[in-house]
Amino acid sequence: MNERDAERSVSQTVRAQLALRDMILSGRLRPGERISELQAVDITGVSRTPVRLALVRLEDEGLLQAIPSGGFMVKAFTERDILDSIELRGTLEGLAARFAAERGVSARSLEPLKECLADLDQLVRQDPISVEAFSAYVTMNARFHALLNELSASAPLIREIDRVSALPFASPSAFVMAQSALPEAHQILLIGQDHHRIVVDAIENREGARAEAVMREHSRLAARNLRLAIRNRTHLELMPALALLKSSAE
Amino acid sequence: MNERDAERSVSQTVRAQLALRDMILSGRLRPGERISELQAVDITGVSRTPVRLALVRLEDEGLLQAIPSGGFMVKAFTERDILDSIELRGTLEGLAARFAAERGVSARSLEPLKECLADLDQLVRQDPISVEAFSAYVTMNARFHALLNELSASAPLIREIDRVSALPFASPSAFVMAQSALPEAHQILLIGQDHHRIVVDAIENREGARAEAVMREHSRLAARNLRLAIRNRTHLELMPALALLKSSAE
DNA sequence: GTCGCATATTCTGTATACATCCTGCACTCA
DNA sequence: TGAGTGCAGGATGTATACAGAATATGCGAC
Repeated sequence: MNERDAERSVSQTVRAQLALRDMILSGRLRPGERISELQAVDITGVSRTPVRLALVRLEDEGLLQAIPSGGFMVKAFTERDILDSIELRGTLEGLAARFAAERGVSARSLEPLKECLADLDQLVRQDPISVEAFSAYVTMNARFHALLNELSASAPLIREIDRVSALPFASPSAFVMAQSALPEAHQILLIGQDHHRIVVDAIENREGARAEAVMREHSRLAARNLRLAIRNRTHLELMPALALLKSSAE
Repeated sequence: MNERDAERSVSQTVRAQLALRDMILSGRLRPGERISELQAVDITGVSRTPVRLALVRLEDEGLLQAIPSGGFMVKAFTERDILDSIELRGTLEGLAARFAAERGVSARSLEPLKECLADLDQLVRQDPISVEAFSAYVTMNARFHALLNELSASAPLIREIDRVSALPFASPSAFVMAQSALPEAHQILLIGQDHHRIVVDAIENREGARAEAVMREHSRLAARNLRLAIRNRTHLELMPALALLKSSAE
């Protein structure tokens, strides 16, 4: 199947959603800017019906905000909003870890997580860490978090975590690439990996409070990276999510 | 403005959403049942375009589930899902209380909360408590929780709390009316009110951990009520949300 | 020069027609 | 008898036309 067929195979609604999301995250649509449906039609090349569906979905996703009189505008976030979203994710992931620990998980279901842990170990063991390794870390890290959340065996909780993590600046890997430009890069990765190890251990030993606490702290690494990167004003291009920052805070 | 005009003034989309939500919560549409757009058109009396929007919104709300091949079905929940949703709400409200406590709130912004607390005090002081008082408690309790969440001053957090509380069985007042049929009714209300008092005190004294812990525990009252009501199988009609329970768990 | 109002344009909300895809049933062949 | 296939019916995805509302613009009056 070539690319053209692949594009054909997804619905117009999804295609519009992807195109608009890309425009927003790349900063071509600025925070606070109104998006008219006709404009969205021009951008995406599909008709108003799927465009409207895509706009509603993006509102739900948190990237757009409904205007009372009708229509949508690109949502603007403060630095505080971003930090709160990260804390929020940490809290939810902490709850997931606690559920997993308190309710107990079978040795069998813990296996994929341990394999993932080992893969991450190999990646962070490199010194210095290549950009490719950073990129691989992002993928594997996302997998680790997903597996961990699933261990909670709680559909409502997983749903909310996915929702919060969908905000581009709140996902577990949002600022990992930004780290790669920092001198402390390797150390931060090692600390994060230690958190991973601890949470698995805590779940295995059914230490709910410990599992919860370490996941909360883990999310604060992202907050720390964000602050460092903003202070240094360097390599902002590694964090496309910051296109959503209110201009006053930039 | 009479009722007919009021109905006219809201959009067809909202009207369809309300009508369908009512059908779902009243149990006339059963969990697992597919809702076709044409069927929804018949129910609501509006055309397919707004019906489709309403279906998408109900999906985000969590009442419907998208079918991979297209269309929607009424979501079914297990008792565990409901308990987890309550714990989830408690965790988020706990985070809100902690934010309020740690960041500090002005005496002025704490006033409405204290007034609300006093109003609730008056209601629970009655013995025995009338059904009208229970109903007033539900309203005032919702107001208390809303005010409390606002004190977090965190838009992303408030957004998530509202979202989770939109599930009919996860809201702070979901099972208060069910309490009214229990012999322990009064005692449970008094305990809940004590939680309210403690959280306000903790916020005032900037005791973040205490504020968080008490809000978590507070949500467990709802879980306790739910379990009691289900065990007693009595007055299930006071909890319309249970129409969403998987039939196997009924 | 500025404020207010009227008009014109543009946008959203809604309805409906059409095409494509899925689903279920019956029939046929092994 | 069971499994697979083809067809019919219906459902969803999409495009577009139309009506009403909101907004912007320009003109006139103070």
